[in-house]
Amino acid sequence: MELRPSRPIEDGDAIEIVEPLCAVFRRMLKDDGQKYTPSRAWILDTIIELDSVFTAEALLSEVNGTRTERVSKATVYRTLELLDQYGIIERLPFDREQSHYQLVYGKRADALLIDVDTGEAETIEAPELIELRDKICAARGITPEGHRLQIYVRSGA
Amino acid sequence: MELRPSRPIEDGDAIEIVEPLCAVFRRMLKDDGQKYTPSRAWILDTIIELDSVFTAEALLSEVNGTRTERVSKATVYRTLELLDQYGIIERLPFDREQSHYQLVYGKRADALLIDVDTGEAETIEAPELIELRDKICAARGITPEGHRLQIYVRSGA
DNA sequence: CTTGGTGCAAACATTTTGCAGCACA
DNA sequence: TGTGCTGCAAAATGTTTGCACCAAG
Repeated sequence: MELRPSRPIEDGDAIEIVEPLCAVFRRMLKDDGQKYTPSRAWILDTIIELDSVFTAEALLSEVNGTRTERVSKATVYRTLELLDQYGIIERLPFDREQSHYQLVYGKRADALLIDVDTGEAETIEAPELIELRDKICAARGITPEGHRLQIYVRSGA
Repeated sequence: MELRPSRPIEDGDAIEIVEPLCAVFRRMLKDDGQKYTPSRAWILDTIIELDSVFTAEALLSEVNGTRTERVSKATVYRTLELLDQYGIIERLPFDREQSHYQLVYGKRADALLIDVDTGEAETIEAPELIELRDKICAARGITPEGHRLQIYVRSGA
């Protein structure tokens, strides 16, 4: 079962970003007894450059297309897994065929705008959503761990 | 790319359900040049009995566990595909490992409460969500085709 | 007859994993 | 000298599909 709650910044969170993401990643790896390797750095850099919702495949070809050094598919998947664990990215399984991922560290809560014709996804801010979510949960006496809103649109493409 | 917008009943929809679901299915099949076969009827009946979010696997064993006649996995998947096309059920790919499905025909818009510890999902009504969705979309000049809200909770199990 | 349905097994596609070699502390 | 990282290829898994046979109009 692959189910991760999203954990973007929410109103009320006391987060202040003072260090670059690669430093965050390095620190998390270190705390976890792992190494900050060139492959991992390239992958995170590429994710930052992409700055959008992406697939493992797209990331792989972008990483390998930009640099002369090659990173294997296995390493990409393993690194995505780490980044997801650390809460830096988030896996978005809205598409059965392949998972999409998104950089979430330091970003506000959002909704996902998914074009059902092209499969492209875009992130939009939706702070009101948190209120609604909490209202729904409060009415039921449950504590939300995270949420995800997908809005489907049709571009006609 | 497997991306289907949800299309539950929304406020303002002029839908009135006067016929049983199996009749709806039969009619849709007929209009589509397909047949209402025993296998298909059993599958839909079982979905109605289940009355919850379910997986193809669970449906298959439920169908075959209840009756002496056996239905193959292929037929279950093919029927789920049809029901999804007809808007009777909805595929919910929130879990990478296997798709979940949900009966939506004649149901109100809802949110999905997903327990990240057990993977179980439950449906809750959330009509306010439509307003929020439409507000978000109106502010951007886009027309929503559907949406899906997942709220993650932790049961500790 | 002709069209479509079914079951079976093989095919598929993405993701995961076992393993041997490497690199760095 | 050990611990973890990497690439490769093989495995794993849910889902889809090709095909031969069956059923119904």
